[in-house]
Amino acid sequence: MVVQTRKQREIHEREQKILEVARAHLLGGGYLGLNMERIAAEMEYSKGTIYQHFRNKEEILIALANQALQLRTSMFNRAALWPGRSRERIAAVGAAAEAFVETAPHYFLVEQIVRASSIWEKTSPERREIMARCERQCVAIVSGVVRDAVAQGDLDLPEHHSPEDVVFGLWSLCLGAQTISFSSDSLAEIGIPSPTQSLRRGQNQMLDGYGWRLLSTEFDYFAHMDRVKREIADHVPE
Amino acid sequence: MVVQTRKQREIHEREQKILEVARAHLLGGGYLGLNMERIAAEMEYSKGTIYQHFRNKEEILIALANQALQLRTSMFNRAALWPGRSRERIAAVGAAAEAFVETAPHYFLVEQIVRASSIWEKTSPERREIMARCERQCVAIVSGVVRDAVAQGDLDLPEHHSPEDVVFGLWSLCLGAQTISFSSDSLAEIGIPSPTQSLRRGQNQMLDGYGWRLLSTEFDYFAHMDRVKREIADHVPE
DNA sequence: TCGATTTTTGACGTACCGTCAATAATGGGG
DNA sequence: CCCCATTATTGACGGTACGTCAAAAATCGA
Repeated sequence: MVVQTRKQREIHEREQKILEVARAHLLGGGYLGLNMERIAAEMEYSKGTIYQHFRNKEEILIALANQALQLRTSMFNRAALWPGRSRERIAAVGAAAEAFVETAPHYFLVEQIVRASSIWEKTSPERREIMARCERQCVAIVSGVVRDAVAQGDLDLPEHHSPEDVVFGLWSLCLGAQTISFSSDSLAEIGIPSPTQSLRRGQNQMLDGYGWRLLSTEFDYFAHMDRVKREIADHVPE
Repeated sequence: MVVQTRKQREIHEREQKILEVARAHLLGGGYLGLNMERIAAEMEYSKGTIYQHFRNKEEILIALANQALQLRTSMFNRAALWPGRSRERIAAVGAAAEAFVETAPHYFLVEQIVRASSIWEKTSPERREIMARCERQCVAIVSGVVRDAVAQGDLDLPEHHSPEDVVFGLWSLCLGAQTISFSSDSLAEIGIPSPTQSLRRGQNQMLDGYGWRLLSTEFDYFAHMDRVKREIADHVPE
């Protein structure tokens, strides 16, 4: 089954090409800019052929999301395995999250469209399952690092706090910050010249609040994250 | 100009009614569930009349967003004036943010649609300006509390941190947490039984990280926020 | 009551989605 | 090399929704 016929390869290739074109259109004109007719035209195929690959427009969106989420999962995995103390590893995951939005900026659009349009019922369960699994995996990766930190004595969780609370906090912070910076074009005017830096400071502050050693006053996590980010971005598949 | 003719009042009333119907449809079926024809039918008017009020569908979305944002601004204002020490006031704003999502859950849909669809160019500059102003006001309210905290000696900002960094951190955390809890229906499965509680813990932790007095170990902010939330929700206009 | 003005209507033009019968390409066997 | 069964591709078509606008209806003042 590993060996594919020429035909199968061609089909797969064309599918990738469709997603590539769709991604460009999406970035250009948002959801309204995504149009089956136009994709077909740009591919120099007819609409019908596109529909051989994706049952409908929503499937294309989900497929784009899945591509991106698989990339994110692999980036997170790589980051979580970073050698060093637990807090360096969690910072590495933060750096991976930064690298991810830069590599796959379209993912934000897709995520928001998916969230807002209630398009789920039009899509196939298989693709939905892939998405859910990626999400769970990413959460598991991060909470693994948190558990390691507790086990290694770097982090003492306050009573009534679970490792998942920490994950949820970091996840929220990242998602919120990236959402804001992605879609608000006047942040500089309201005093946020560099959202990425501000996000890093917020993360550091929150983890310092938990007392996760080494504190940001004892270690230069900014330099660390810059290094990790470079490394991770360099090893992006394909 | 304060006195309006009967006609003017009727028009305004109908406009509100349109928005009310649109809100219901939106909550029911997302962006795809919003349909000018159906709104008209439910209003027992024809499409053309709806178009007298809103130049296009996007204007309805922006109008809904503006309604919600004005509500949020007033709730934030009320919260920021809460008597007590600065950290109680910032916690009160957090409570207001909680109350807001419960009062205006549709706002999240609208915000995501607006962010993802690049519908800006189809909407009137006036409505866009209202939105931008609300956003700026909310940021200003929160950063006012932060500045007060610094002035009153409750908060010592680390070097290179601006009050806006704190605002950005809280804003991100709230937006992210609310986005996740609004649109992910399996949070319990991954260990987050109560996102609202987790968000509060995250906020406390971050502010503790900044050393904003009184620390969450010295004051029961949960009870405080419950109280504020009840109070604020009770005074929602209309 | 009448005519001028405003409001409302819904048929129409346009755009896009997704389908499917018709057409073209492919490729294995004679 | 040709033939035909199978597979791939096409684009016309039906359906839905947006936004427009000329015509019809309602309103209002004289």
